[in-house]
Amino acid sequence: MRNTTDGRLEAWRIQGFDPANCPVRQVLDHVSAKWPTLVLMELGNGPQRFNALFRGLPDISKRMLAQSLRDLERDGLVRREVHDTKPPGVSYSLTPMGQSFLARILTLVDWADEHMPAILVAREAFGAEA
Amino acid sequence: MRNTTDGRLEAWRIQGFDPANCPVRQVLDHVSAKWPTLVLMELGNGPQRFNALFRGLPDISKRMLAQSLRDLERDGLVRREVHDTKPPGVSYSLTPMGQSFLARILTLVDWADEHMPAILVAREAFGAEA
DNA sequence: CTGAATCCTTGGTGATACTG
DNA sequence: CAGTATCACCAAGGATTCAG
Repeated sequence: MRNTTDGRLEAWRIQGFDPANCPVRQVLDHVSAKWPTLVLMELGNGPQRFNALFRGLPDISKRMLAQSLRDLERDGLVRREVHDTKPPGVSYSLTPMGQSFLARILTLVDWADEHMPAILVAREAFGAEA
Repeated sequence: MRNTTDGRLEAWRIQGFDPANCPVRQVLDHVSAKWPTLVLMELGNGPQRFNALFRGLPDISKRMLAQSLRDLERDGLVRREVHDTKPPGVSYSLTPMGQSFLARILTLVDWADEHMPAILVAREAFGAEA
């Protein structure tokens, strides 16, 4: 086994790593997938109903919004509440865990913002020699 | 426009948000895509040659490894060095920016590790009522 | 050894229409 | 209002083969 300065990586390797069934990856897929991140950010503005979210995300389809919300709810990041008012409404909100997750996401977003200039420079340099 | 406690979100919204062309998303795609994250983590163990990486990632295809490396190199996260030794070899390593990015990724991974038990509980509860 | 090129399959995504 | 059902599409990914 390769030497490493990071015990964490080593641990994964030892316990056998299956990319398909990796629980960590299942969480990262919330970042990977097209919409869940944006849904979380939209919910960061406070609890909202389905159609409010739908209007808030410019190009999402109802299908994908519903699916994203279910996925996030399934993992306990979003809470779904049905109010049998008149007319009936469903509101979505971030759970504490969802807020915690969103905070980490925003950390990545901040990184992207900070380093975007450097990345653009790198791309230019890369394109130049090609 | 919706009230918010987060000026950041508001800013994106104001400047018009196109999910397809969002620069932040392009960075997040390095997390989203199946392999780049694992490649970065593998490179976190130190510089390595193509085949070493290939052997290090259990189920990756050469095609995707090459593509992931190019994408990462393009954005200045990975450095590619050709040694005209005998036999010729190519070594890959993290740039400082790549290390910085990897650190953020590991933050997310740590979150996933910490909260996995809670997520599993949430999934069970979700499955139960369905 | 380090890839590039090709083919082919599959799953994610959007559009549309329909239901409680 | 809040979704679900169905279809069609396309691009990401795997396998294989070829090249420098």
